[in-house]
Amino acid sequence: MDPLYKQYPVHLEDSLRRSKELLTPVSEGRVGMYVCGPTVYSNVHLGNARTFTSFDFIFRYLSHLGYKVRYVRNITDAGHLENDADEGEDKIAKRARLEELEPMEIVQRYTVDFHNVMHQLNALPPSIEPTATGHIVEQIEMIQAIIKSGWAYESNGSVYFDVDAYNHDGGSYGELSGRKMDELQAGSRALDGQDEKRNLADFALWKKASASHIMRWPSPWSIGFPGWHLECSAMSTKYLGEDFDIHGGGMDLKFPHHECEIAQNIATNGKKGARYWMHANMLTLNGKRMSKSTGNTILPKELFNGNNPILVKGFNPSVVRFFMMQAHYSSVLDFSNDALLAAEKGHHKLMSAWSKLQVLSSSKESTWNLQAWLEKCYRSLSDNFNSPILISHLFEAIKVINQSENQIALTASDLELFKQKMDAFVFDILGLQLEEQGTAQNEALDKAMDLVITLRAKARENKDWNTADIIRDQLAAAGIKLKDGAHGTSYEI
RNA sequence: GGUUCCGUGGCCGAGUGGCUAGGCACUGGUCUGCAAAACCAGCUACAGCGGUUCGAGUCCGCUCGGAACCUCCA
Repeated sequence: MDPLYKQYPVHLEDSLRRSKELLTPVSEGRVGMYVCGPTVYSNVHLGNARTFTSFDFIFRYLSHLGYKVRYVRNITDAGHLENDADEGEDKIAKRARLEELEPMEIVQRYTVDFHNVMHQLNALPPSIEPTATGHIVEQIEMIQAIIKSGWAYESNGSVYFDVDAYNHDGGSYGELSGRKMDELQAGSRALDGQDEKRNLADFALWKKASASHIMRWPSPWSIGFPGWHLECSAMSTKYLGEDFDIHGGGMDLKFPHHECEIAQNIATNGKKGARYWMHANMLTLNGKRMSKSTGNTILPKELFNGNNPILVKGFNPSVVRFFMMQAHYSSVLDFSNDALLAAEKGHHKLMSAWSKLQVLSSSKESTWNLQAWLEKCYRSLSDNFNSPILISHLFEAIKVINQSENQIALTASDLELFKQKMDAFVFDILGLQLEEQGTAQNEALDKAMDLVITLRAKARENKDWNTADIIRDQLAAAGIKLKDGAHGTSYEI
């Protein structure tokens, strides 16, 4: 039996070629994927979380297909400057100064926060999660290799990548983002404090630390710290090789970050690094990109607990994930309370149908073409990871499940396969989770509710509508909703 | 100003030239003591103008509107 990836070969949108490409891994059956992780200088916001959720979904699908995936996602804990001018301060160091903490305390605090959030969103941990500070040696080695290539120069203890020289020698800095060098330089003329650079487009590989800079390491050029773009080149090469499969990240990193990565990789070993470059799109709030600096953000924590003025209530992390999965990873998605409310209902409908499926009984014949449905589901996923299309097919299945009692029948083996694949699509690939039944973790409450529901059922039997409605209304006022179904009453908080 | 991209029915959101995306809302129905919930059914749009084509939401051009990047952000 062929692995699933042979049955359903993946085509993915490659930002570099600007086309949909058939995924053909460097090594048959294995996929190396590198995703640019967060800079841990503050709480991750929901926009950050979307990118990592998108790649988690991609990781999950590739794994499901039978690929052995090595998924590397870094933590940037040094070198990310506030801006590119000479006096630019390292984000981590700045935060440490402001909060009067060790930089590593900042790093630790926000790394933990990041992990917590991603765990709540049910994102699987990557295979390797390397840090910039843990790879200073590798970065220094890479700088030496780039200097040797002739495309970097030292200036006052700092080292810069020489973009002009690189492009003059046939390099293609700008090809990923479609930028032309003369335009770039015209556009950035306004910046000052760039004395050390030969050209405005040049970017730092190593920065000499100023006296006040806390994070510093010795190097052949100065006591300093690595440039932000370098860590991803160094770590992707170290763990995935010079020629690996997928490089991912947020759309905002396309330029300059990924452009610089490609140039560094070429300068080091003549290869671009990844064969396919993928970009997850932005999550906007009020039609604008989420941004910490402008305050146009919402934290996942606030979304989960409802503690934000734009929200009427908190939302289950799985609902949030479902909301994200209903849009394609490469499209801008606009966040709103209404959109979340709609997603919550859809999510609930999906999970209810899943529960129904578990207790469905089989028939002698199938009157629904399960295979054709499976085919559609896989085709949508293998077509550039189209989660919204998959979800539309899931809703078709939901209709089937709901109609199963009188119109649609499935054989025992079909039913078994159906259940198995629903689990795969809903939980393993989309990464959704069942809603907790009310706060059913609380056994005492569950028992108390059973009692109340029984009493109300008695009242209803006796046609004591008054009592029954008082119970229902009072509970509703307390935030507990009763649902009368054909097989009794359940509750929801 | 440059680069990249988007503009789809009340809202969100897929659509790689020809066949109903889907969800939410809404309307009608089933169920129910009533309501809610649940389920079923209905609802048919592609910013504007022009062009290519037998045929365009889908390709080309222009206009209008919006976004991201070009300085830190996934």
